[in-house]
Parts: sequence; C-alpha cells; structure tokens
Amino acid sequence: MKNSKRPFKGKSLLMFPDNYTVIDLETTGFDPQFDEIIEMSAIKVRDNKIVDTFSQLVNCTNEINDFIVSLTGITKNDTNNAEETEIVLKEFMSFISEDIIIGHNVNFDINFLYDNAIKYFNKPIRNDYVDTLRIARNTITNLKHHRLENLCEFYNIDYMNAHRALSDAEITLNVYIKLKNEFNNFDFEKYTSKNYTLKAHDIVTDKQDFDITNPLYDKRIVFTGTLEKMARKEAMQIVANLGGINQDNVNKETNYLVLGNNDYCKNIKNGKSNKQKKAEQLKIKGQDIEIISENVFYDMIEE
DNA sequence: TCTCCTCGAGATCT
DNA sequence: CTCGAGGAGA
Repeated sequence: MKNSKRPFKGKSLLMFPDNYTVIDLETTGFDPQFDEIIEMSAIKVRDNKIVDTFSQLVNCTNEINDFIVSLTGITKNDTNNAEETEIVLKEFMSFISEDIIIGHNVNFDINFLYDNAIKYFNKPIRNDYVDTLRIARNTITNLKHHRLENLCEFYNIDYMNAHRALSDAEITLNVYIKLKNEFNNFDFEKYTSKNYTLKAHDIVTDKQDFDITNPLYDKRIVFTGTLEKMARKEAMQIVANLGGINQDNVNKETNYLVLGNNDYCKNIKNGKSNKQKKAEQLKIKGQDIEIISENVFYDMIEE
C-alpha cells in the first residue's frame, strides 16, 4: 500500500505552472513523527510575479538540538515569543489555500504539514505539488547531485543566506524560474518510466563491417533475467556491435536466449521465465535456437 | 503490443 | 520518494 500513511496527499506534477506558492519549512529534524516545525515560509506567485509572502517562527515544545541551531541559527529562545504550531499552521494553510505547492524535495515539507494538519484539524493537505528536485533530476541529467546548493551553483544563484525558511523559499523560487525558462517544453511523458522501457529497437550501432565468423553475427538474441556482470543495455549494445540482432521477446526467428539471474522475481514458477519456456517449446519443434548461460554468452563475445 | 506489478538502489530534506 | 529493470498476463 503506497499511500496508506497519507491517503489524501496530492499528486506530484511534472509541469511548470504560472500560479503557485513556493514553501519551505525549518524543523527540528527529519522525522515528522518525532520532530517539530520551527519556521514556516511561503511565497505566492501569480502570472510569474510575487504577490505575497509569509514567514513565521513557531513556538515548539521540545528543545532544539545544537546541530539545528547552528544550521538554521534558530534557538529555542527565538521561538518562545512565537505563536503555537496550531495557530501558525492555520494561517499558513489559509495562505497557501488551493494553490499548487512548489518546493525542493517538497515531500519533506508536505509530510510535516500533512501530519500536523491531521493532528490539529483532522484535515489533510490535498494540494498537488511540483518538486524542483524531481524536475531537476529529470532534466539536468548530467549533474551528479541535485541538492538545492548544487542547483544554485549550476545556475549562479546566491546561496549565502540559506537555511532559513524564507531565504530557502526565495532560492527555490529562483531555481524554479531557471528550470521553467530552460525546460518549459520538456517532454516529461516521454521519459517517465511508465511510458518508456528499453526496446531492442533503440539499440543501434555505427559499426559497418562485422566479423562474419563471430557466432553472434546475423543471429537474433533475447535476454531474460538480470545479468551479473553488466547491464542488459550494455550487453545489447555489444550484440549490436558484433552484428547480432536484438529482440525484446522470443519468437520463431530467435537463435539465442541468454539466461540471467531471475531469483529475485517472485512471479516466476519453477525457476523458468516465460521467455525460457517459450524457447524450450520452439527448440523441441526443431527451431535453430540455443538457450545459453550468461557465461557462455561472454565466451561468444570474447572472440 | 500494452498495462500493471514488484523489487532494489540512490538521493534529498532538517 | 522516485526511477529503472524486469516479468506476467491479456
């Protein structure tokens, strides 16, 4: 059960809206179950222009540990004069209203808000949201890390005043604007895992003259299971470079089925995948098809 | 060919 | 949480 903990949570959107509210929270730690919110900030945007901001400290009940104090600069003393969580949260939720929420790793913030909203008002946060972390990972693929700090470096955005809620909301807004300008027409659908799976057709080679004595040359190859020594994609590339022809499934043309490891797969009964069963049937009928182990495959490509 | 499911690996937030 | 790999079944 995926959303059993927060059944009414909104959807994570891969798009660039013009109207939204950017949020950021400071908390006493990572865990919504044990930690408290100590600061809530938000920036409301309409037609790409800032129209309102929100920023309040929260009077928390427990102590704030040294790490958080040095990270945020917020001490227990600072929060003592602030309003209680319930009061600030109510204003905060009213400020956000029905807006699309934007944040960096915004699941973190929304989970805190969600659980506190349930606790105090017995009412979930249902807003859909845009996560700049997820957007960045999908679009800027050549970047190793996509922390807020890394993106600021990438886009030349000032990160000096980070780790206070309003500053981080501003920084996140600036990152969002950069992403929006650069990737407004990015086709997320195409690259989402639901719609895109590795297809034999996508493996191409620029090689021209093949070694026709290689056992894989002009043969049709299918893989099943996970290979130990390389990704299936790499193996398929090698096949293509040797003049072999990759296939997604076993059919009456197939010459080799390479068996990887399928231990992990709970669906498989008596150790054989559907591809293997099909290959065995075809072999009985006299088809020129060999079922080979991963190691035999490696021997074949050594030549 | 298409849709749905499971699993493991990696990051990120304070 | 998100993604990619992979299989099952229609």
